[in-house]
Amino acid sequence: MPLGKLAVRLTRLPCRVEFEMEYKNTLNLPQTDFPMRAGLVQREPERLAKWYAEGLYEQIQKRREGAERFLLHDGPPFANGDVHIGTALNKILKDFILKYQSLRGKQVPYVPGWDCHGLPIEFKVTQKMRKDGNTDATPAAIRKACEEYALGFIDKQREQFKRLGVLGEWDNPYLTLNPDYEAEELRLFADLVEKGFVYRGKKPVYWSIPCRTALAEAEVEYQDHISQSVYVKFPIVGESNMYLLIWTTTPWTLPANLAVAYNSQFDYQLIRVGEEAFIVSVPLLDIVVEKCGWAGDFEILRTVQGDQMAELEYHHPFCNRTGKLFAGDLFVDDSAGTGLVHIAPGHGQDDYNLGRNNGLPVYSPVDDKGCLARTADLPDEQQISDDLVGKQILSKNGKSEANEAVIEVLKSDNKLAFQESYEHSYPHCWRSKSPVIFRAMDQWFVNIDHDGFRDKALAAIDSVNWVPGWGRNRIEGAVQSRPDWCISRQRSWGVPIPAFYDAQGEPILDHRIVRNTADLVQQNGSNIWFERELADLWETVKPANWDGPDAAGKSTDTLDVWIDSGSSSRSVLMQRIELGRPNTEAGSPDAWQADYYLEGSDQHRGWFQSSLLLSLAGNGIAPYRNVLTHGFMVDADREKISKSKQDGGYSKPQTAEAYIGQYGADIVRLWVASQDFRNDITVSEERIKKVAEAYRGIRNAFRYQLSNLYDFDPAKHTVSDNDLTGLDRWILDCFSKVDSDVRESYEKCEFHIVYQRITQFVSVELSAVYHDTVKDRLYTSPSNSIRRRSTQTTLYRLVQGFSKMLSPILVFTADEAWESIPHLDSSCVHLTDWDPFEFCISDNEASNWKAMFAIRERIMPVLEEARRAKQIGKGLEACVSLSGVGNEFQIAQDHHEDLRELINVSQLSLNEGESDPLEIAVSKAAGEKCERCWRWETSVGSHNDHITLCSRCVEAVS
RNA sequence: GCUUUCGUAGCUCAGUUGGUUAGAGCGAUCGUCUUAUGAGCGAUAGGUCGGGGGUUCGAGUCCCCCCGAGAGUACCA
Repeated sequence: MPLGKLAVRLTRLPCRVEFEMEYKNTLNLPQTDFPMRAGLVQREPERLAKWYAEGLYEQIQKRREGAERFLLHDGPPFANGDVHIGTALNKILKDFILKYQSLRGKQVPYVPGWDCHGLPIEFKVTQKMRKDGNTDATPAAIRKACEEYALGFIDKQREQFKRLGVLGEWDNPYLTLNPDYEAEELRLFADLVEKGFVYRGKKPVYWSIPCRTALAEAEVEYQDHISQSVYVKFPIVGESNMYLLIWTTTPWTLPANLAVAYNSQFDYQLIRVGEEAFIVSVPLLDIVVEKCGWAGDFEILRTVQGDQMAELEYHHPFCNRTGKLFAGDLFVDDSAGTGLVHIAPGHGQDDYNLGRNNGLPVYSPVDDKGCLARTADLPDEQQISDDLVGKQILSKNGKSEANEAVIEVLKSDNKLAFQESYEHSYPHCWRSKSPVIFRAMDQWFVNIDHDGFRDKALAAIDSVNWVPGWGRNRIEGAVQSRPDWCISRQRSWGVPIPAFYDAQGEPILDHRIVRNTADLVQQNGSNIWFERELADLWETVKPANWDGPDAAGKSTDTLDVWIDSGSSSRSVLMQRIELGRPNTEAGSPDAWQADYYLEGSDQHRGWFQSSLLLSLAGNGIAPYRNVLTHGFMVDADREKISKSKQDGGYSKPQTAEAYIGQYGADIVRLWVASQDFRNDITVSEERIKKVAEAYRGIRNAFRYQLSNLYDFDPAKHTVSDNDLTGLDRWILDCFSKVDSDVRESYEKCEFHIVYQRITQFVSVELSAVYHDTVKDRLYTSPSNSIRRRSTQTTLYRLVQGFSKMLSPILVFTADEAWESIPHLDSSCVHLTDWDPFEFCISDNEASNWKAMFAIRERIMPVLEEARRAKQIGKGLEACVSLSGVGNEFQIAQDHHEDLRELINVSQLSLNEGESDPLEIAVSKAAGEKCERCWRWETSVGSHNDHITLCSRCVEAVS
């Protein structure tokens, strides 16, 4: 270092700090109020309050008046309990779609709904009533309490849903308990009655003993259950000590036994064991013999062909009657048991079918309480003896009174050949979680095969777009195999079935009566049915020219809740004008059919199906065009939890509130977006934390962009596309590709792709390349230089596009960012239009950048090497030398300054040489570090007024 | 039991009609900067594509079997 310069610097040393500060003030350092820390938990509610004060949802609707409508119909959650995290997932996914479609220009109304009737609520309410000693409440009183209960939870859930950032008609939702809703539901029911779908029949249905009601398929869930498996001796008529050996896992159904089924394709054998002889199927002989302990102690007497079995008759093991054998090839198999199947037509579907085909009565000697009883179906003397009457079927502490009693009777008469515990999955009541029983009783049914309805339903399924595709198989399978729909419930909290009974006890169900009742309900609510006296009610709803029998009693049954929610297309979509499509033919499917239904995959047997069947029966068409399905919330370490439960255990929070309260809605929303919802969604601390980190990345990008726009006024400073610097043009081109990719993913509802695309763009192209590179010109170039304004023009466009594309997901943060963008017309990102982001560079320009990035790729490791060797620290201390020939060298030469900037070094020297590919060398940069811009320049020290600055900075500060 | 979906780095996802040595981001680790600083930049490690067969010149991709997870469902007599 020349002595002179050193002297100068030394003399200035005491003042150096002062000068640095001074020069620092000449930089255009970033400024913004947009905080790095989000404080979502605290600040989201503030923004929410503002939105509702300003009526944001209404403003959004107003802006889109006359636009094409996009209709997503909300599936109603139960008005019971806090919002579960899975329910929140569902609402958030819906909101992604709603916000996206709205932003893209459609009018997107959203009417949330609640399912208000049904067992879940009545169960809770009556439970509380019992606790309070109120055991004989009238149906009307129970209903009042249920309504209060439901409305209370609707208020609670409404706030929890709003907190998620979901916008909609929260003040005017649809409730299945609204009189208008109930009335339309009854009118739909009247259509079904008129068209001949509804009949009363006696057949086995699921029966919940604790809930004392019939259940639908969608109301049972499978759980493991231990049953008593018994092998029973049925004495053969006309023989002594000769028995059929039958197997059952439900001994309590033996009193209902009316027949035995065999498989005509099997061979059976008569075997002798001591003084007794048994008929057992050949394929199962070995197992039976072993279980009964007869091994080595029996002899085969003869073989009986299956088709000879029909000639046999047997004595019921403990009732005074006989039964016959029938072929049941469809269901008698050789996988377990004895090959001889005990048949109780009142307690099983196959049994029922076999009984009906052979003229057996539907005998179900069980009362509503779940106790064994005598019925009018058989003469008293043929039924169970007194010691069995009143025995409870439902097991307590693993023991069923009825099973025990039956087994005891069998034992005492030496009719029990073998007994063991048998673990299998068994249907349970979804409310009481106790095993259901099959029990035949009089119920109302919808005939699924009426007038080819099942085939029509299958055809309708085919006309709908199911996403993911396997949803089609699911619902097809469900519809194909479903039995008739049992729609009556012996409960109070529901829409009444407007049926009467005549003096003989015969039911009266007439579509005119149903419609009259609907009108009555519309005016008074459905409580009227329970409150009014029979005579009064009958006079009110009886058709004018009624010539049938008069009513002697009214039905107290209510409709299955799946009829409630399933008729929402009729009660909501076809009624609400804001949910219709104007300019379409009134009443045509186009006028009301929903674009989307979106629910969890369990709804294939639930709401998707009930909605389809009811809409099809009533309106002749499916209620939806697209059906989206999401998986369930699963616990990532479910196994770990159950394991750790053994040592103390802990439980994961289940409510949405727990997560929102800890992370804020935007993080939860981003987490929902981050995973492919068509599979199950993993809830784990680790996962949410990762998402929170990604959020910080996005937020920082916002902050960087916003903080460099503080002095930018687009009206004055915008640089035209052609005058933008190459790097600006490059990032805008990148962004337009991101924009179109993201739009495509939103269209396909692939939000996890949106997430991946955006977060990866943020960390690679934006943060590591563009933001990092452009820092120098933003900070050090003269504030009004075209170079700086070019980049600000670019940032200004990026930040707007970025806010928009994120706004369906990060509803709060995107709006917060939007507010910080200077000079905008619109005050809220949700009140903007997302038009495609148009920017395209030529192929030539693109390929130049591609080449420069390729060169950069190769320079990086060399720089890193120099850094490791302590030759340089930051990149600006380096001089990179490239030498070579050819196209690559030519591009480097043509874009010398762009390339230097891109690799973020102070100097880039290019030397024509022989080497191809380029030869790369790194050395310490020449000159000295400029105090202002930190670049190493040979011009530093040559300006007397600013001895520590480079030429560019001298110019910038003067 | 039957039907069905799923199984790619620690995490979340890509992986086109089968086609080089299976990719990305994040995280982790190490380094670097101190003009985005509870930030930024760089580098490194990480996979027998659940396992095993088969078809093929070639399989993460197609076929079969098995294992594991989820869901649906049954008449388990």
